[in-house]
Amino acid sequence: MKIGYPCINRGIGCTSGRTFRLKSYSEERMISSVSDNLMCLERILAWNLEHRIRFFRITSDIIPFASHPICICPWREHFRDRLEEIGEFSSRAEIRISMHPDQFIVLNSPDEKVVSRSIDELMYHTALLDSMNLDGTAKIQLHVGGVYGDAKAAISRFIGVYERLDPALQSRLVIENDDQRFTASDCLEIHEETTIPILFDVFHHTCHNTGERADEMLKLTGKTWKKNDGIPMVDYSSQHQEKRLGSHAEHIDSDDFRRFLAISIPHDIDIMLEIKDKEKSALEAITIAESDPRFIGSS
DNA sequence: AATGGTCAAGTCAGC
DNA sequence: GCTGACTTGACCATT
Repeated sequence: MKIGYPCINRGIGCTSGRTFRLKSYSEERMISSVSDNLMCLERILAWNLEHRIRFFRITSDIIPFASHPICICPWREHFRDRLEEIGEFSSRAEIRISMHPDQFIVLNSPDEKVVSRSIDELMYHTALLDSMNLDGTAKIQLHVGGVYGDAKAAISRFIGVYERLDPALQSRLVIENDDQRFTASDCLEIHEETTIPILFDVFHHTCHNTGERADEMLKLTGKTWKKNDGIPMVDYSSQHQEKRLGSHAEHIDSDDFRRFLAISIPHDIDIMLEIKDKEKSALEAITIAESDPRFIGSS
């Protein structure tokens, strides 16, 4: 079991997702931003290793505007050596990597142009992970997309698009249940048709489900990951006390996390903490996991 | 140096 | 019809 956090380390004093305004685009600006971002990513990964955090989500902003038509910068060639070195470091440290493109990426949109831009963006994610020479366990997680008043049609559109994707992207892509549109059961239906692995988001599941218990879903979604995909990834969060249902907690709720660990015992999973204070909660989560004899040696 | 409006992109609920 | 939420703040024009 690995425990990780997404994109940002709040304490380290740098950010790996520095970007700029589209109208400020220049190749020089691009190169300098990416260069800074990669330096910060190296620092974060080194910090993670020191703190026994072996799961990390790289921000999609690491290469700003990578899939935008304005970007003619050959970032892959320019940063080839550094990307390989970072990937090598991460692999040697056994830090698992994931990415999560943001809400604009929708493969099942009825609008062809949206789908096409989404595929471009996903191909950038694939190119980045491939450039780091990461194995098949480094995944790109994506929600199924929009409903557009007809969930069945939306699901079958997703399947149709998925089947035509580049195999390099297909082998990276996993789908995640969201908190208002597509449940883990919907994802299982898509898995039946496509064999795509399902990243189970236990918090989204509590917000949006059709009566299944979380431990049942852990089991069913866990089976969708093949050997080459690695150990199933799971997203974990808990409810923010003041905000609306579905808002992520500011800090880990240790009792809730212990309860989750308890139901996860039969399943070997890697846990991504989607909690606002990032590495701080990840450290606490690791302490909690290590203090429980049922998890010793597993993280 | 501090501030706050705005930022590439989509969908949908809630007003 | 507009705004806010999403996984998440940061850029940068203006003062």
